[in-house]
Formats: sequence, C-alpha cells, structure tokens
Amino acid sequence: MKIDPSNPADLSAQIATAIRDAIVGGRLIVDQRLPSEAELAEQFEVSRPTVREALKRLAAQSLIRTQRGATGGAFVNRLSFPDAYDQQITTSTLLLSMNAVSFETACEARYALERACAPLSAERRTADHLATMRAEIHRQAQPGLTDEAFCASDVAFHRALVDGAANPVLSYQLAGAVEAMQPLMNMITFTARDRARIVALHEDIANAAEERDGMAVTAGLSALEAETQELAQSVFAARPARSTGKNEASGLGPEK
Amino acid sequence: MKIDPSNPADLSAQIATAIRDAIVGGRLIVDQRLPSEAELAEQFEVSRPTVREALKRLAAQSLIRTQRGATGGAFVNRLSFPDAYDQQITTSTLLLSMNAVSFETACEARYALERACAPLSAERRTADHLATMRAEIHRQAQPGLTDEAFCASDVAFHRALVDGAANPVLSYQLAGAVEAMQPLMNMITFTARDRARIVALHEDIANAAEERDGMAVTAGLSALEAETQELAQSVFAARPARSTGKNEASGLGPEK
DNA sequence: TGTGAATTTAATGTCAGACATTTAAAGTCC
DNA sequence: GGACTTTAAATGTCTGACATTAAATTCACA
Repeated sequence: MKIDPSNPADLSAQIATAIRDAIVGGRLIVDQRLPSEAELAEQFEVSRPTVREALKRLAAQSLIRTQRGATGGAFVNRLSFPDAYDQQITTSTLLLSMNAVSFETACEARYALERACAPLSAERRTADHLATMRAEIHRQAQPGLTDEAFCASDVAFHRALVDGAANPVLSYQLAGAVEAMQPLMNMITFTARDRARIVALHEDIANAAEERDGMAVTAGLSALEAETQELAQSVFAARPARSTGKNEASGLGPEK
Repeated sequence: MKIDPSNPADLSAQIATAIRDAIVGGRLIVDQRLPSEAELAEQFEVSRPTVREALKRLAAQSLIRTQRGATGGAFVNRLSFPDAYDQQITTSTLLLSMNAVSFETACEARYALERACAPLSAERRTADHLATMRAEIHRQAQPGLTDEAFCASDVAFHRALVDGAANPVLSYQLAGAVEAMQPLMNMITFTARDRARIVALHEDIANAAEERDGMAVTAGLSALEAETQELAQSVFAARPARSTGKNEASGLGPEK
C-alpha cells in the first residue's frame, strides 16, 4: 500500500506519517479497520513493536482507536468535537505555560476572540443559554466562593455566551482558547469588590444578550477586558518579583 | 516518582498520562532529561517496549523529543508556536473533514474569528504587513493563476492581516483556524469575475488597514464573507448532488 | 430443532533478551 | 597539546514468546 525509504531515521515515525497521510488523504475512511499489526509489519517490512509504536503515535492524536479480541484491531477514529476540544486545550495550555506568554497578551487574545461571536450570540442565543448565564451570575455573587470556583463559573458563563452563537466550529475554537487561558487567569485573586464589579459587567452582558443587542454585548466584553487588565496590573504591581505572567509550576513543585 | 494501578488497561497509556501530568504539573520542566527507558521500565515495573510506546505517544504530541547517543535520552520539549500551530491545523482539518461541517458554518466561523483581530491589526500593522497584503493582492490579480495558488495567496493575505495584530496568541489561534478551513474553501472554483470581486474587496481591506480604520477593515471582512457565501451557494446549487460541504475524500480515492 | 455453554480463534497487550546504531566523552599515541 | 581511537550509554530495532480479550464457532442437551 505504502512504503518508506529505509534510509534516514525513525521507522516508526515514518510509518505513522504514512498512515496519517492515508487518513487525511481519504484513502482510509472513518471506522475502517486497518490491517492487523502483523500484516502491517509485513507490508512495511519491519517488526511488530515498530508498527505498534507507530500506532501509539496515532492513538495519541485520537486518529485511531484500538479494540482487542477476535474482531479487534485498529480503526480509523472519527475525531469528535470533544476529542478535538481536549487536544486543543492541552496544546494551548502547554504553549502558554512554556513560552512565558504575558497575561496582557493572553487576555487581549481571549477577549478579542470572544467578541468575535458576540453579535452572532446576541442574535441566536436561546432561552437556555440566557438561563445558564443568569445562573452563573447568581453563583458568582455568592460570598463564600473560592477563587477557583469563581473562575470556573466565569468560564461557564463565557462558554454559554460562545455556545449561543450556535456555530460548533466557533464553539470549538473559542472555548478551547478561553479554557487554555484559565491557568493564567487563576493567578489573580479577587477581592469582594473586584468580584462585584465583574458580576455587574456580566449582568450588563446578559442583559444585552437578552435584548439581542450585539453591539452592547461587544461593549460589555470590552469593558470586562479593561477591568480584568487593570486588575491584573495592580496584582502584578503588588508582587513585582515574578515577571508578568510567567506561569511557573502550575502544579507547585514535586510531591513525594 | 509516580505509580500506576496495574488493574484495568493499557499500561502504556497510563504511563504516558503519568508523565504528561508531571510535565503539565511542572514537576518536569523544559529541557529536563527524563530517566532512561531502562530506568523508567524499572520504576514503573514494566518492560522497555511498553515504556517506549508511552514515550512515542508523548512524542506525537511534541511533549518530548528524543536524542540518541551517549548523552541522549528523552527531554521535555518546549512546545513552540510553530509546533502548536501544526498540531492545531491537523486537528482542525480532520475535525472539519470528518464531521461534515457545512461550508456555511466554517465560513461564518472563519470570518467571525478574523474580524476579532481587525481593530487590533488596523491599529498595529507595520508597513511590512501592509506590503505583504499589497503583494498578495497583486499576485491574485494575475490571470494565469491556478485555483490552488489563488487560495494559497488568499491565505497569505489574511495571515498578514492577522499577524498585523501583533499578538502571537491571536495569530496562533486564528491562522490555525483559517488554514484548517482551506480544504473547504478549495471546493469552490473561481471564475475571472469572482476573482476580480474578491481582489477588489481585498483592496478595500488593505486601504482600510493603511488608514488604520478598524471599522472599515471589519466591514470589508463582512463584505468578503457575504461574497464568499453567495459564491458558495451558487456553486453548490450548480452541482446539487453532494450535500453542502460534506468533504468526502480530500485525497480522492485510493491510488494504486 | 433451538438454545445455552464450552471451545476455538484472531487480534491486541505485554514481556524478555538480544543486537544495531549513534553520539559524546574518556583514553592514547605521536 | 592535538588528533585519533576506544569505550560506554543511550535509543532504535528485531525475534519469539506468552497473556488477555472478545467474537465466532461448535457442541451438548432439552
């Protein structure tokens, strides 16, 4: 079916590439079964462990799934939206944490992206989306909330806003970006007054969405961005040791 | 360092997860060397091939890189923007092609995202960005251009617009999304008149960028979206057999 | 004849040991 | 002291085997 020049390096990588190309090129279609490992080994003229390493690479990208048993084997996997979403979050989170992206940059990108679907969301949001937004606002106003829970609710609120645009591609791209930036957002601790201001802005946005006023939603998001940026600056000014936004050790050192 | 309950399934997947958690949790930092395969095998109480499968999974996600030789081994890899960009394109492209996303939906998402950085780009674009846009417009106006070359130039034009926003996170998210939708865009064949209209709209956008008029850039993108949607509808109306946008066989059937 | 349990079978998952290859560092000779 | 050789440690690969899973088949029994 396909061959590889046995010259330079990494047979398993070459095999993985060959199979991936067959998938993206449409020669292998969804749910189709690949040849067994033994057959692949014979075709590529390598050993079974080498084939297995190649298959594991593909499995890591959710390109194939494997099944044991008599009728088992490796099957071309339909990449679902949730799968793609998880991958994007992993990739984006690592990218941000490993490249010392400043809070400022991340925040700007996040709100710019979110504003992209504000008009669509205002137009198409259902009562359900609005109810979710209201519920999250209500939760955010509760006094005993931890910072983590507040941030999680914040994500849920914005997620509802994004989903309101009723465009799965947009939801996939946006929600991934927003969630990936959450570790950076979590660096900020919110005082009660900060929270009150944010909740008020959320209410403005929800009200605008209720009235299907896209411009107002956009304006609300811009106000929220300004508020967040200002908040971040004051936080980083208070503890100036760390360069802004370098996310060192989300997991906080070795345990055991 | 870390253990795994040897109960349910897939030791290699468990090991991969354990190491990935150590990386995202900050217990393994960039450029740090992992223990050798033999040592990992001993730590996890599995065989070396099993460890290798786990490492290949991580390598597929660019989380580690390996090096042969005396001082070789597996090292935690700094996920670079180009690496992340490639991964996002692969994931997004597959997601769109495997889930029968309609051209309409993809196009809407693309332009919504692109409008997100229009104001920033208008404000910050350098002379260089503008020159690239002008150059691509000039290329698009040449008569002998193939459809593929025209589309590629289209991507380059929009890429310059996005990069003008001077926000690497935004460029990463946006350019990935735009490029992933290119296979869908390539389904359209452009007549000379279609191209002329698109080039004219590109010129409007470039002019607006030159004058740093964010609103005009946004309006230009909206006009471009409307034009593209209309074009697509007429194309799909002309050959109604295929349901709109189902991208079957980008690679067009098996060769050999 | 039909149904349920036991067997077969084909596949992945895992292991052990070995050899090949690469690369840097240590050692040696002039 | 510099260029060459040797050594060692690591990944990359192979062979062959066994374990495990789950579907398909067979077969006994009602």
